[in-house]
Amino acid sequence: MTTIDKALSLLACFTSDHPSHKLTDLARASGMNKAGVFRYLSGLVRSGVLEQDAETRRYRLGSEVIRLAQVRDSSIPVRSWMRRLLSDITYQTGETCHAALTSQGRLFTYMVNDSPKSLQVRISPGMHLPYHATASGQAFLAFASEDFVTSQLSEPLNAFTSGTVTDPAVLRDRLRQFRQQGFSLSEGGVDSDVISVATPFFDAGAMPAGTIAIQAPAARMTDAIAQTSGALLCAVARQATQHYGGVLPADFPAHHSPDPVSTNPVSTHPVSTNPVSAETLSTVPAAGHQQTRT
Amino acid sequence: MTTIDKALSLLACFTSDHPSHKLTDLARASGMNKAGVFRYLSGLVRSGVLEQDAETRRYRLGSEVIRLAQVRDSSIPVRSWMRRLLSDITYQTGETCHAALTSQGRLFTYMVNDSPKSLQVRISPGMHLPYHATASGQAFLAFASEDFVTSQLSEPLNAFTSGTVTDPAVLRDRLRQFRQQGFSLSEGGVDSDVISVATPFFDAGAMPAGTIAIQAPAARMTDAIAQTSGALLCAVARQATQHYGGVLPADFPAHHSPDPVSTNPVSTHPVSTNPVSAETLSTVPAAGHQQTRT
DNA sequence: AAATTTTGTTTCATTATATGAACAGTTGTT
DNA sequence: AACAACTGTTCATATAATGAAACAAAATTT
Repeated sequence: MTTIDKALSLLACFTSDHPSHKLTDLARASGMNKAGVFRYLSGLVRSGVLEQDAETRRYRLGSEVIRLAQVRDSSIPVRSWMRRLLSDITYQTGETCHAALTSQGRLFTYMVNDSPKSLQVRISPGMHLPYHATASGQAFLAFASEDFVTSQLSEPLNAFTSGTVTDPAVLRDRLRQFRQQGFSLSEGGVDSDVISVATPFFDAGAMPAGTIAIQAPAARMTDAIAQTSGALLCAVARQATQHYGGVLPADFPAHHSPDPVSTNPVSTHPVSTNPVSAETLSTVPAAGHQQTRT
Repeated sequence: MTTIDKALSLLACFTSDHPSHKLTDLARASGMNKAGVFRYLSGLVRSGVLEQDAETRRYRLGSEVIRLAQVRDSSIPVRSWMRRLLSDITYQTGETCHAALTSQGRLFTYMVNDSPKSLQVRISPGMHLPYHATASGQAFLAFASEDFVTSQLSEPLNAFTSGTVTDPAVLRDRLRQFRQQGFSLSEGGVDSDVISVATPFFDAGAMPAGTIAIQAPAARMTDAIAQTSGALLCAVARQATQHYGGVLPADFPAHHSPDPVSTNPVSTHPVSTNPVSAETLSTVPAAGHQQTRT
């Protein structure tokens, strides 16, 4: 393990739940020597990736990561089209939806679009999503490599509610089913009374790059609505994959139908033309054709 | 210079203008050994900060930086209130405006809100702003430390147009004036026919943390409008500083008046209630009081 | 208010890791 | 096919990382 690996491994400790850390805690958490961690943190601060609170001496992420994220989005502009896709979903379903991205083998929420309804599911961006307990995670696993699934299912599978599936065998069965139908469905995996439907979108290697999910109060999510939502998500995931410059896996279901979303790549509903979307101006037309890997 | 410094210094090469790089170019640009740069890049890829294009072998920023930016925004939520402030500005002036942040001594555009008008100034997020040639940069310098100003003005001052001020003495004079009036004004510093007005907002140490700027076609920006815009920006910068948890420098002008923005911290114009703003749900009420450093 | 514990930072002799010139493998071009 | 340009690998050497311990400064307890 190189010095760089050790230093950068500290960044994984910074999460939405724990956005800032004390030196001692980081040393304990990483199992590394306190003096070394101090030197690593100092380096990260010098580069602007971290900054240190002047009074509390705690370390938090610095403004350099914001700049880097902007630059990343200027070359792979996900923000602008993802916002449109999520708006479309909420417009058509009336429910809260979100997109998640994968980084370092972990899935985190990237963008949330709230339902206009008063009873809504609330989630926030930047949160870690456990694979086994969320619809997003399961959708991801359903199309992930066998190795990755195995490694994830051999981790301890925490039960968040009584409804969380923690049996690897049961989970594997579901993943097979989810892959066949193109979307996952999870009832009360993290919060009871929330039903969630999700589907992945893919990178250039036909591997899942992230997921798009709808979350609704259980009372509103009937079986029929879940099926319709799943089909909608598959169509949206198709578009997301195209925008992302990715390819669909060969067995990704077609859901061929005169579907309003899939046949209508440019949405025209009110939200799409809103001036607020100007925040990410640098939207470059997506390159590459969408194709199915043979 | 430690190994970590050398590795992380490579990140500065990734900009909106050059979002991806070849190994050889990075080695040349950084002046470091090719083998070393390769090892650094490999480490950065392992950590997810960078990723390598499978076919072109070029390095670009990875999705980890997106996660980190989300986490940063969950602890210091700038995105949501900045979007509102910019919306307010465009609503009141009808012109394009933007916010810029500072990182590693450089200023970069963070968020842009386009004018609804057909003739508009277009800029994109993540771009580097030269201090001497932009209203944002000059506003920043006007309130920056003497050392910082000196170091910036001793850099070569490129002329982008015939209107760019490149004489350090002239620039220093203007900075004094800008500090006194609270906002900067730049005519055609980067693009001819664009007039720009800007003002900084401040961190907990009363040092400029970023800027907010209005940019308009020269034809529309009369002296009177510039003065009004400047006063508006000062009021907005006051709010931004408060949200940021910062303090104003003692000599920041008051512009005391029954100003609609400064007396009305929660805007009620149509854009503010738009569902699209749900993207950054994790908006925590800003902590700390706004106070003037004595 | 004094004593104690905790935490951030520095030191320094030891040791492991970074270094870089040269080499090998790959891709694309003339 | 030869060439050019580039990415990635090797290995003896030198340099930077290491971590226990000391130190300083808060925070906490007595």
